[in-house]
Amino acid sequence: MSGTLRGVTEVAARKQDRIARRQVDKFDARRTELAVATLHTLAELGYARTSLREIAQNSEFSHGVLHYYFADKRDLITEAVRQYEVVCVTRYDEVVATSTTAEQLRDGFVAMFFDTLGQDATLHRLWYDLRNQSLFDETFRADVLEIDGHREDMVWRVVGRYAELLGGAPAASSAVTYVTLDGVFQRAMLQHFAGNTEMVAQSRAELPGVLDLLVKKAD
Amino acid sequence: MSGTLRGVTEVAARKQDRIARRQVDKFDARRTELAVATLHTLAELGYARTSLREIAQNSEFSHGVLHYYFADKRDLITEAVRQYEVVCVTRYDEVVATSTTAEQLRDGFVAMFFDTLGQDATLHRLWYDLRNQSLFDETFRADVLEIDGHREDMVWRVVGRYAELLGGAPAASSAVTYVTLDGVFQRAMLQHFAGNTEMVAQSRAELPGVLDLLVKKAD
DNA sequence: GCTATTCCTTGACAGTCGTCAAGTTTTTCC
DNA sequence: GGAAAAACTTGACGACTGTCAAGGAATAGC
Repeated sequence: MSGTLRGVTEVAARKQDRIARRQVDKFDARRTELAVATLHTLAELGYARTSLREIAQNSEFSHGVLHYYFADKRDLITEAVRQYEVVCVTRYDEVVATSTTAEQLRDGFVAMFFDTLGQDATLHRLWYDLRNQSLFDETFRADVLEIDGHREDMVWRVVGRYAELLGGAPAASSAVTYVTLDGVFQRAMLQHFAGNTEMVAQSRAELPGVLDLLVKKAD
Repeated sequence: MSGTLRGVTEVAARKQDRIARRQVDKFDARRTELAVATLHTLAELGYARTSLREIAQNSEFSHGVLHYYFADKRDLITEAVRQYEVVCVTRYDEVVATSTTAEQLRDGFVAMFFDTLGQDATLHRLWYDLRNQSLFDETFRADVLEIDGHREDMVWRVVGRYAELLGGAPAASSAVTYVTLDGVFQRAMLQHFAGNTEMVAQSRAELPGVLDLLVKKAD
């Protein structure tokens, strides 16, 4: 086996590799593109009424292509759920990073909270839909638990920093803190979709008090 | 028009009425019977995968009968949701009524809370499924909002009495109190179905602390 | 006991679903 | 530019869906 020959094979191999990688990149790009289309369809119709043909119509391809990029419907929806996570989980980080006073953090958080409630309402209702699906179908359960954990961490960063700025400490565990704020969000969302704007406003007015309930101030 | 004639027609009318009422009673009885079968099917499969034929198989009738007693699927499921409410909404009332100390109420509540979590888990996951469906489909929204209100009242009776027994007062609004405890429940249920028993136990251990967070004690 | 009404079953309908194979179009590579 | 591979479309399949009409079985009223 000569050096030249090895060199040639190495070059050929590297080339093949480059091609393969480019193909994989293209493949993955299309996959996520279709996963995003899936996400929007799911957000609009909900899990129960989302069909592959409907998803395809929300993309620029035909329904058959979905089986070219995904093994089956589960595979597709799982990927869509993962896309949701990318969008969702760092929402409050900037507010946390830039706030220098407790009030600033609190007000920024409340504003962002109800901003995303109105802005991304369909996406959020999908999240709750899928989280509930995982109670019936274990397919997404692992992904759901993982995302739920990231949401909990996200909330915990907010409340932890808020307590710090107040010179106090969180009054409850990360878990309780999360479910409380998430519960407020869920409720406000139900009112939002029911067109009950004054109840949403009421939730907004209550949210600062909830935050204060969740931290022990130093006196 | 003679008195006798009027008397005859009155008797006849009353008789007709009695017959009609009996028929209505029978009709309603079958309706609720089928609604209960529907409820169990929904609890087992979830909204997305529940079909009329599946429901009929969980009853002692054939699938055609459902359209004899219900206008359509929506009508049937709406009735099933109402059946859920009958089962669900007075769960803690006895504990509230019989407890004479705060500790007793707290411990009784916690016990009942995790009892029904394990016992009626499938029914509860259905409730959350339907509540979420109402974010996509306004058909059940009114019923959902009504039931949610009753659940909130139920929780409020518990916490109100707990505060009273402690000689304190609730620390948050009825709404915030509800979403907090409901959030704990939802989370525990997700862990329950994920088979994560130690996380459920952890939630149980935390619940008394959550109750105390929700009342201001008198000092 | 006969009749009329109620109750329930059966089978079919039009439509939708996920899946996949066959074939067409587009891109890639030398 | 022509061959090979990838990307995409189309149409069909069996299964399942809600709905409903036709008819049989059970019951009620006289």
